[in-house]
Amino acid sequence: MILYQELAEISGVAHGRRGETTLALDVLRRLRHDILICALRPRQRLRFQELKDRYRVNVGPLREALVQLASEGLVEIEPRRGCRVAAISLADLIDTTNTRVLIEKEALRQSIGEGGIEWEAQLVAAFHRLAATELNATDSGLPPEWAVAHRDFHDALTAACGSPLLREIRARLFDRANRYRMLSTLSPTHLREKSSEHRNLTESALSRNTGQALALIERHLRDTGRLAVEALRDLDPAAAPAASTQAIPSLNQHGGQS
Amino acid sequence: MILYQELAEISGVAHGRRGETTLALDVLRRLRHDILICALRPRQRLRFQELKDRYRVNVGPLREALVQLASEGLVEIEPRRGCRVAAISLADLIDTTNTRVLIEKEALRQSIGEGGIEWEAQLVAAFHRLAATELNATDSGLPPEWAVAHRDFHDALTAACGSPLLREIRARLFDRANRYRMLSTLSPTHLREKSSEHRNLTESALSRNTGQALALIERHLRDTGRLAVEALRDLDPAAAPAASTQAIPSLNQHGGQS
DNA sequence: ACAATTGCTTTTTTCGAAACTTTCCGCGAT
DNA sequence: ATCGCGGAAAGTTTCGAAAAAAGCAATTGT
Repeated sequence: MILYQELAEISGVAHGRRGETTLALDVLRRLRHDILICALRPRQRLRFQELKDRYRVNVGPLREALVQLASEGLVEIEPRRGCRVAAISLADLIDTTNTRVLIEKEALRQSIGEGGIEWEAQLVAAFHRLAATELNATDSGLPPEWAVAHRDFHDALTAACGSPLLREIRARLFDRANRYRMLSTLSPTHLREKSSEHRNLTESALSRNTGQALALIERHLRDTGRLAVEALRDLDPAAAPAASTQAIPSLNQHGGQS
Repeated sequence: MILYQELAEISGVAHGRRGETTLALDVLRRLRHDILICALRPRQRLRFQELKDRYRVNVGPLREALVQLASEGLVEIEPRRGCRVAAISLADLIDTTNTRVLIEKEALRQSIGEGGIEWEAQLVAAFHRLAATELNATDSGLPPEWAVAHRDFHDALTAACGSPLLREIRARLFDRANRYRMLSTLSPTHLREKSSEHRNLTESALSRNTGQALALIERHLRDTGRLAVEALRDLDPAAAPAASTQAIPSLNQHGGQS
């Protein structure tokens, strides 16, 4: 029988923490990961039988994980007729980008306002780690640890925001955007751009230049969005028409003013 | 055996919809309701055995519902050591209020910008229903249908917002605030205030006076928050000190500037 | 021809018990 | 008295199978 404490090792998530995990949480992480890297593709049906075989768990933990993922917008559940990986669409990409701009700017504003020495230190450290992973980039793309470092960097940027709610919403939107980000393989040129954006962001945050930092984060997010839009157009032209059924504010300005 | 289609009748949620429900979704609604009306009190432990008896379901559906509620912030799950109703605190109330101001204002701005005749019509209707339930108010408080009408009204206000994401976040925060709202029993004076605030909100939205509408919604939210703060202080003075461990921006201004 | 019905298969949902972990309590040693 | 150490009790988590529903295809009646 599997002892719970072995879980961490089996699933490769092994590190110091005591066994504060469950099968359900473990399969949640693995499912989320597989969805984010598109091992499970958008719109793909998720049948319990297949998932049971793939992850070696029973339906109980699976259902828990799927419910959680549905609340994160990564899975769609239709009662009594199964689950699928959430669809991606141009409309959703634009929506996600605009919403991120709103949330990230406010979180960053607060973080810069409230952050102290320790925040600065963690931010510098996170930026350093991020930059380090970028050195390992190959022609085929960024190394797997980049995603983690990138996430940690943006976390660190807003870590001093005094509102736990805002931070959580921000983190969720980041994950959501990650799915789209994965679609676009960065060219070396783009990578250098991103890299310097992160540097500028760090510097203006550290120097408490709020106005500049907010402008930078907005451009950063919208650039990421634009890149993903292009990738989406190339990859799946069918997704574009689906978006045309509703008003799409431009990616280049604040969303939604009449 | 219980046929699924009977569920709607048993749980009193009976209406036209076909049987698009499951035991898990049903118990989710009931749990949420009980938490919102404080039948299950903040910090109260939720043991599976008790919940099984109370709602007449097995652990499977229960766990699903609890995971979902945790993602809504109404329940806290500590892996391997059980669940409890999420705590309420002054800090969380303030956080929720500030975040709501940010989100509701943006959603309302977009809604006013994008809304058409049909949006106007639904808004007028929702306001009318809300006003009607307020006539049934007694000294002991508002009738149960007020909560529904109130929720529907604020939904209608932002229904034309083109961002599904923003609307969803808004709805979640509304629920979250509802817990605190329930704490404060409205005096007739306050009720009249609220009532006229809703009227003014409707009118400025209909006349597309965006600036005024945004100012009104912000005041509306902050007033609600202030009322709840007072109720919280009276009810549970212990909650206040807990908040003092972190910086608390004033309820009267935008949160978080240094 | 074609819509509705019936029976069969696939899939989801729920249950009840077993497996496992945490908590609590009594007891002896320091 | 306090601390540490079993060991039972309480609670959570997971499993495997049964139950219920949805999907499908052939069949029947019009």
